[in-house]
Amino acid sequence: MEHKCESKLAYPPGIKWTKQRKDVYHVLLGAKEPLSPAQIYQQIAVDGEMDYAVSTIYRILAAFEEKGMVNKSAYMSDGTVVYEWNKGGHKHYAVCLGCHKRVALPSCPFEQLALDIKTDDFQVTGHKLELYGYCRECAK
Amino acid sequence: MEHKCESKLAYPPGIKWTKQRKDVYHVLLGAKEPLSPAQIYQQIAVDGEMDYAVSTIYRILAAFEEKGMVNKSAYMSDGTVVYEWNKGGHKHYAVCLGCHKRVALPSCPFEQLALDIKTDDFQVTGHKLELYGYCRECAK
DNA sequence: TTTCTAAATGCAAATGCTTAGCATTTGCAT
DNA sequence: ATGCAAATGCTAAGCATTTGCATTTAGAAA
Repeated sequence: MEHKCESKLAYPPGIKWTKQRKDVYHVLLGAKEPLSPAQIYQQIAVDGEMDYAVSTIYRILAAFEEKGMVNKSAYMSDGTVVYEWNKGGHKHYAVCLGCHKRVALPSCPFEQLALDIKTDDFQVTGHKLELYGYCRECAK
Repeated sequence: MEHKCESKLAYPPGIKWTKQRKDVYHVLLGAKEPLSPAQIYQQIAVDGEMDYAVSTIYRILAAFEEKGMVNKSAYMSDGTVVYEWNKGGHKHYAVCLGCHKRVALPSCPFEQLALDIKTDDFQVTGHKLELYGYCRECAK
């Protein structure tokens, strides 16, 4: 997977860049939506040589999260835990209750909205939002 | 727990009202925030005689959910599955990154906002929102 | 480059949460 | 009060996730 650009890519500093960490990194970078540990594991297995311990994936994700490199979250609809590479901005998803497909929203509703919650009691630093309903096909 | 008002309380119809279902019902009614199966289990254990199988709690919650009596969801921050008695409206919570305390928001930001996402491709029937940041104490 | 050490990994067992099977009990309509 | 479908208790099974420990390895220092 990373074979083609191995030598050119500059990895984020601060941690040891092992073969397995590079793979997880690339899978997350190339992902179009947040992935679960199992999905990442599968992806790596498909892409090439499989010599990974599942626990390693979990430990790598935990390490990435602690460094702030990835965002961890869970889909509220089913509780699935997923990770997404932190590219600065953030995304929201609409989850179809019929086929469970996930569609990324083009923009965050809060960007053009002065989120004036009572900031006396609570200092807001971020938010997570998930819409649910039915996609075109499932709406029938 | 329900001893004081047992005879006066009218339970929602449609299902068998066993002793354990009444207990779960009352715990959920009295809860100020969504509870996990484990929390409900503990609550009942504390409140009185403990003669419940954990699996029963899960089955009761599944039954309640199927009847639309409770709302099931998972906290996006950690994936904890929780249930809340369906009182019609819905709530959102702010989660403190310091002490993990959850504070209910006074209102839903979307209520005064025409949520005009591209409804061509996706028919929105609901949403989940979670804010996170720091509560007064943890903001220090 | 070679050496060295803390950190990362593999492996397997352990843990925690949730579900499933089956015999027994119980709400509730008759 | 009686009977049956539904609910429960108990136990074991199924998962995803975590942990302990011996071994390997990235990356700094020599």
